[in-house]
Amino acid sequence: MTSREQLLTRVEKAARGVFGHEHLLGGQAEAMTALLDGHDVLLVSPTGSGKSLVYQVAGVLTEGCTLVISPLLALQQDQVESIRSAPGGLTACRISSAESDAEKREVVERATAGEVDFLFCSPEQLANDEVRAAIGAAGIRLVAVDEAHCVSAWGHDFRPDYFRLGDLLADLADEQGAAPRVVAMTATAAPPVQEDIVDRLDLREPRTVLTGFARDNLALDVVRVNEEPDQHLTVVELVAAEQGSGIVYCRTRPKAEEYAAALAEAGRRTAVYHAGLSHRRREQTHEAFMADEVDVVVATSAFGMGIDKPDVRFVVHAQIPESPDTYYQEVGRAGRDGEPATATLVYRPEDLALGKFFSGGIPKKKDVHAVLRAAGEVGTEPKDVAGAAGFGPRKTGRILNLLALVHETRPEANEAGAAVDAVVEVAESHRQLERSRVDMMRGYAETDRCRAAYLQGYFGEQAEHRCGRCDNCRDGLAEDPAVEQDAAYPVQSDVVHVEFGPGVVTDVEDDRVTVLFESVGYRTLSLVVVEEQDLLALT
DNA sequence: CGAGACACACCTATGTGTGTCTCGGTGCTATAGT
Repeated sequence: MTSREQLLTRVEKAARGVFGHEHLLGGQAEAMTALLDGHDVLLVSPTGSGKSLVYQVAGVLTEGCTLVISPLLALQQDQVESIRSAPGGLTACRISSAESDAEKREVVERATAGEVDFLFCSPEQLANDEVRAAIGAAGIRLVAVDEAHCVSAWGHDFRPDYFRLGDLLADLADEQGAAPRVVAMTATAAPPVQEDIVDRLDLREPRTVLTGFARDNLALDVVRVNEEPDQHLTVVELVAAEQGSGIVYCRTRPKAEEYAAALAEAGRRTAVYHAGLSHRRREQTHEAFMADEVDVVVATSAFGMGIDKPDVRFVVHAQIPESPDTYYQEVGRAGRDGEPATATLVYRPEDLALGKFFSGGIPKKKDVHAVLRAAGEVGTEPKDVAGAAGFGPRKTGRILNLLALVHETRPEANEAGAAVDAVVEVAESHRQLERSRVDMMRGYAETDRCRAAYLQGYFGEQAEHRCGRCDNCRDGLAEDPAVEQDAAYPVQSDVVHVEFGPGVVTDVEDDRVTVLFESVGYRTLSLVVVEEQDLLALT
């Protein structure tokens, strides 16, 4: 028996004995054995494919305590309970602001005594020096980063401690300097996000395990409208025609309120969900939806992670989201039971403007200078710098993160003026990438191709057949994707463009090629033009 | 970036055109006040 087969036997035995799982799904065994074989792992796999089991089994087979980093307190609570109720009799605890100081102390003591198998916390808790030191002393040998795409999506300004997660984890190394193994898990990550996660978490000898982005039971539709009243009517009629449970996504809170009122008027049992409502009300809505007391939840993107209702039959986007990443995540909440479900986008081009607005501003050079000066006086603790510079914590944190990024990636820019210029450049290229994502979302809404194939292409995966379920397939517009053996620029190949510089091919069509450029994000190029003017070369 | 609210000018009665301003998503945590 080879060592790989031995590992496989061990993980299968643990999955069966400790968690009661008879069979491992695709990707699970591969991720587990890679971890036990000494690799850090990035696992990209749809929700419902059992990502939690990967860290659970690897954790059981690894000495010491396993630390799980998870962004939402509600999510942590669910996972703690699921481990506690598994047949293996394992111990799971968490450290968060919901626990009292005494409770936290007790958890830390038990963990240090080796009595805790799985410990959960948020990145913010780990950023607290005392908490991190206490957790480190408990002897962490494996870290699981759940919802790892947040490292990329939320890191830059919204939740700055996500951005520092790599450094915080490195701090958990034992006396011999051995850092814990890391497994990062997410359901959605396009190639640049995968790269970002590996970089930000500083994964060592990383193995990336991808299990495919296709969703075979989802029918993707787009309805184009031009006027606002028409959009309103379309959304209400679409929802009225659907059966069962569903979610309607809006971009703003007032819109969510407006549609919730209109749908209730039309006779559906409706509730509204966004971050402006009290925790209590949000919890009630979530519970009512799970219990089928409410049919339709009208929500902003706040109704997202942690929503795991198997029989959601439809998702309607009343407004187009800012990226295919977000869209895929949101439609992914439909049809988790494997039964047919629909995902309909009501597309009004004006709605794309919000995506551009949310792609964020560029910091002013004088503000970056001010933060740099303040940091020189009081050190790098964000709170202190904010005070000294006279800016809010959000703005200060964002600039500090950009400075840290510049420091890591462009060590040559160490003089103040050069560092400030580099910060502005980096911010501009982030914005370029986000705006190019908006363009890719527009592309999805306006394409004649199979929509499932388009999304798969965006995630760097070449579809072999059209889905046959989306509106373009049903209407006969979409053709089978040409799997071109001799394509001039194959998917995943490295290229360099005369103007945009280096990039990677993410999608190939008959007459066009989409490239993800390091400097400007996604660009779809006409092959005719590319060839005529000799713009693109394989490297 | 763009939609919608609002004030104001027009010039003698109601509404139309122009300009300015504001607003827009995601959650942790610590802390103040019931």
